[in-house]
Amino acid sequence: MRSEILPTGQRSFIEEARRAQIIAAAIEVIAAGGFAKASLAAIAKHAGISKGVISYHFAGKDELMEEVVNQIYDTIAERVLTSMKGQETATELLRTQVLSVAGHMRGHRTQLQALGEIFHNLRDAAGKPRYGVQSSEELYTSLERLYELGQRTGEFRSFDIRVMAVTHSAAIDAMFEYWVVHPEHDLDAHAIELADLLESAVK
Amino acid sequence: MRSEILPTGQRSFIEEARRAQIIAAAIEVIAAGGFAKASLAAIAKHAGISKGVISYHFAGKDELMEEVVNQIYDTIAERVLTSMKGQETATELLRTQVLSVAGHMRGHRTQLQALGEIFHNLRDAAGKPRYGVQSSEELYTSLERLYELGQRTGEFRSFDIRVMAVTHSAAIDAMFEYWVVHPEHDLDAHAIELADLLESAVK
DNA sequence: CTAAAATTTGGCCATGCGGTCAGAAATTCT
DNA sequence: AGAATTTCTGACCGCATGGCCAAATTTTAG
Repeated sequence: MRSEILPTGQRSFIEEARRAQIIAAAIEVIAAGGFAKASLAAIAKHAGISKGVISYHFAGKDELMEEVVNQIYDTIAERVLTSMKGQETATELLRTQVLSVAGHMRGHRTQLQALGEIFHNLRDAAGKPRYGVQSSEELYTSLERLYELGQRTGEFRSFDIRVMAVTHSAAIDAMFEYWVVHPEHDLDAHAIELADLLESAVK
Repeated sequence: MRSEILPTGQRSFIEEARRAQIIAAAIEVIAAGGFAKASLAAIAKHAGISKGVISYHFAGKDELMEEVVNQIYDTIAERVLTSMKGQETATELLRTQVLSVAGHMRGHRTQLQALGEIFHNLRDAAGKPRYGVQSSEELYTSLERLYELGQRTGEFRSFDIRVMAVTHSAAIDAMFEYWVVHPEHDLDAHAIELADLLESAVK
């Protein structure tokens, strides 16, 4: 038994490596068979370890799932925000956001599939979604700032920025899900088309 | 034991009523607690009957779920298609589709919540989604016809109708999910705003 | 080298699941 | 009425799940 709970920063390298290995296995199992089939036994088997190891390194299945979400979410947020740093106008920001997310998708299909599965399926003890629309609030306000900037500078017409943010976010998710089901679909072309579409919608 | 399997049209009124009662109970249980908590036991308890009755009237849980989907889907399709009958131009059709779906949502929140749960969660024996993006093909082609009409008449600009259809569909779904999580949100206003947004996107 | 601590194993547990069934109850038929 | 059929009940089955733990093993510390 680990003698005490340590803050994240004080975990040993070995422990951190094991946790990362388990998280990676969880992502692959979830993406391959869906959330419902991603049992601790299945994840452990895929990682080549005993089931108890997961219980040893994570407080429970819920903590494991939240760590999976955190890791994936941090990765994409960092990439997209970085790529948007250089842009000035709201139009540039809008197009860059869409294209940069799409660019991330191609290299992280499995991770984003797992993320979607957990978002749609993970529930708290009361049966309410752990993630879901309400946990997208941060993303919505971020997109709202983008559209509000465009309205302030006169680039964009007048419209409801909340509806626009919700729609924008849904359009991105749909692009990904469509591409997952139809791998031959041209993701880049879809992204460019979507950027055109959103730009046209607000001008 | 029922002596034989009869075609749908030859089921007795009593049996049809029981099936409808069970389907209604299933919808309420799924909407209230999510797909994962909607066990046969929970559905039976909510309907005030024994669990075995469900097995007696349905071949299994999967058949029950498909009947739930069929009933809900038929209801909404009929309403929306009917409301679009009177319209002529692609712009009118577009706006009517969005507003009529939103109108349906307010009176059928529970049913559509259950529909979404089943769509996102029901899997076949191999673990692949029973419904999902690929089962939206019919809806996509229907929306594509609408947009293609607008392009042919010159109402709409040139764009990829498949990307537009996928985005349109996702925007509708997102509007519903956002409203479910934020019941105080003005659904009608959102629908009008979305219709403006889509119209602006294609003109 | 030895003792202590950390890590892993493999089996066990209670719980809940979908599905089944014999017999009871209700309904329909003659 | 009584017999035949349909419907319902409540208990039961095999199975999978997440979590747990004593003992075995490996790593670290003195």
